[in-house]
Amino acid sequence: MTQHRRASMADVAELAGVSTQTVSRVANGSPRVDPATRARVEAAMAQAGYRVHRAARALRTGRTGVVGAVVSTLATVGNSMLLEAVVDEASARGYAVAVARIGEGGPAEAFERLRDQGVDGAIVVNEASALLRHTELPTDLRLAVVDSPPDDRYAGVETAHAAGSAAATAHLRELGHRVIAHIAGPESSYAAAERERGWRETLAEARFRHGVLLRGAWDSASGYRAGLELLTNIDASDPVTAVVVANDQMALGVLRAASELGILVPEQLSVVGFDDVADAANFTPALTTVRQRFDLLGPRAVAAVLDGAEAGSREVIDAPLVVRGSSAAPFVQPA
Amino acid sequence: MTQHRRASMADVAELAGVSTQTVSRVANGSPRVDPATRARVEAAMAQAGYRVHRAARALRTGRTGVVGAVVSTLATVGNSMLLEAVVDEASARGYAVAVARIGEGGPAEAFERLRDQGVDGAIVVNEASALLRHTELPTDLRLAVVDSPPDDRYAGVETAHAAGSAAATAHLRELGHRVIAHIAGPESSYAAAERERGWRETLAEARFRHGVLLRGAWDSASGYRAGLELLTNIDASDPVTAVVVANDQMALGVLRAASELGILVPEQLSVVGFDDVADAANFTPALTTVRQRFDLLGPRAVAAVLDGAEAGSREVIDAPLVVRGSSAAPFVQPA
DNA sequence: CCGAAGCATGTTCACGATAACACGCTAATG
DNA sequence: CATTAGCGTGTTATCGTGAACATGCTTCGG
Repeated sequence: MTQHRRASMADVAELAGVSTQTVSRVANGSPRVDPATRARVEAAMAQAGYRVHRAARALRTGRTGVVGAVVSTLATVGNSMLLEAVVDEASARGYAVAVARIGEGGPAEAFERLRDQGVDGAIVVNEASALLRHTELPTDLRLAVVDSPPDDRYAGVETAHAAGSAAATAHLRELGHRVIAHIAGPESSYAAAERERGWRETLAEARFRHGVLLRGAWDSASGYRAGLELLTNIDASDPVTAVVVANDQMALGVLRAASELGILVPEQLSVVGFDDVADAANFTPALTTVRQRFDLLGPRAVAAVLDGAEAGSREVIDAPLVVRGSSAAPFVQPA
Repeated sequence: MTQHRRASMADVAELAGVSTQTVSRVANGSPRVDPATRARVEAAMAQAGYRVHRAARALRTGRTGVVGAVVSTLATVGNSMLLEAVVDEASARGYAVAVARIGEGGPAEAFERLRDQGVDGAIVVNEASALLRHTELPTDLRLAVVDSPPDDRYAGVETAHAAGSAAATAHLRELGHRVIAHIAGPESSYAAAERERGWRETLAEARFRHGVLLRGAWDSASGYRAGLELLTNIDASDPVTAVVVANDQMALGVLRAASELGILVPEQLSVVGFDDVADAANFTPALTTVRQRFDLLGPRAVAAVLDGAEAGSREVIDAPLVVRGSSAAPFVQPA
């Protein structure tokens, strides 16, 4: 081989005996190229090992072919799943995904980094959305936000949190539970608020008394703490027999708390989660939960950014209930 | 505001009354600039809202300021954690991270995408490494691979899998266990092979008989299946009392299997995992496990790529044992 | 007092791609 | 047959940056 200099259009053009512009047209699939010429150029490209120089193209066109993904953490399993789906969809469309994590500098700093990278648009992954309310957003950046309150600065894509949570609560009600608690996510989270709403409204609709409400931070440790609190302070005359937990990881903590207190699940306590992370089917017992369709959310979010969904638009993805072993009829029927 | 055209060096130069070259020098922190001039230029930059156009810089310098992260899946919690650490370190160094997932096209295709993006280097996240053996690697790309067998085509960074696994096995031996099984990861995985080796060698050293070896695929479902198989075929005369599981997610499945079979953990079965994912402390019971220091692995991998570690070099990160509730002395002492 | 050296700054150009426009040919139109 | 439209292709200019080299000033040694 010769020098390892990468082949440019000029090299290909010379090899094929055409102008660079024609090479460009072939590279970009323009229809205005004679099939014979196209074949010749393609052969030359292959021979030279040519690949488009994306920086050069970006300089000229102003578009980089990169979308940003803003994420607060990847320790929350849901975030990872969503990111994976986003990466897959973006790759399929020929886009790269640059990940920016929200650090101490807040979301503004993360956007700053992406802006600096020159991304064509950005997707904000759920949890981070709450931080946006008081953040000045880049106006020149196409933005899709997953699980955010309505905001006309960007396109929204979300799971039907309230409906999913309502279905979970109704499932418990239909099993015969009358005192149904809720362990919510952080107050700052839109998804958490919606899931709480679904629970609350379902209880109200059934004219049940208001259940106990506790709050965690999405992680299993906070679920464990909330579970201990919930289960050690049970009102003996009117005991909680079921709990709707705002995500699977907190539900994992609740299962541990119940186990440590000698409370059997589902015999003495039914537990329902939210997300249906891959591990949920293998909790002890297998977790009844509401499935988030990350495989749909990711592509929709990417589409919103790349196909230019209107700012202010919203798209809602259904969240089906998945019944497994952690929910059952209460052992002791209410009076 | 005026037009939304982004400010270029020329704009800043005019504003500050200097040449673009001087602006360039200021932007790149060259020492050859008069402090007064520098201040003037910086003021002009701020006023114009100037930011370096990375595509233009990349075109000129040949470096993009992007590193790739090659990953097979983000559903394995360890991968997500590692990716997070990589993103943090890269961001701190002013680099962006582009994620490429290995799809049907295999690793070659993922590299192709990154190469195409023009990344300055790439980090291959653990699990994917096994696929590399027979893959032609880009020679013009700096590469760091996490958890790969020695290979002089790239720099290696790895957890002390064998040592960690040996510590876990020794811990069980010291508790009094004599029949210690292992649920390994997939055969293709270097990390899995090393962890298996640590277990095997520790048994051999203690002159224990060879324990039962089963194999899973890292996910909790395969751990559950392996757990069922392990626990339903227990040799009554010489029962397994402990199992070293190659990662936490499979251990979760084992815990479920034990629970369903009415086998108490840790009273009748001790279980040790690997990774110490965030949730492990809240499994039922809390999982004894070996901690992977993703917070160290990530930065080392980034450093290997960006600071130019030699191909063929290896760096090993310690993996401490974290003892929790899933391991205890066997209830029935062996004869 | 001259030449060299050092320094801050400027000028020119190339990086690789594409947009805009120009060109010459062929085929259809009236 | 002249006019036009369309098509395939080439020419030129330009995107924003930084390397290389050039310039003019100051300082210093002998």
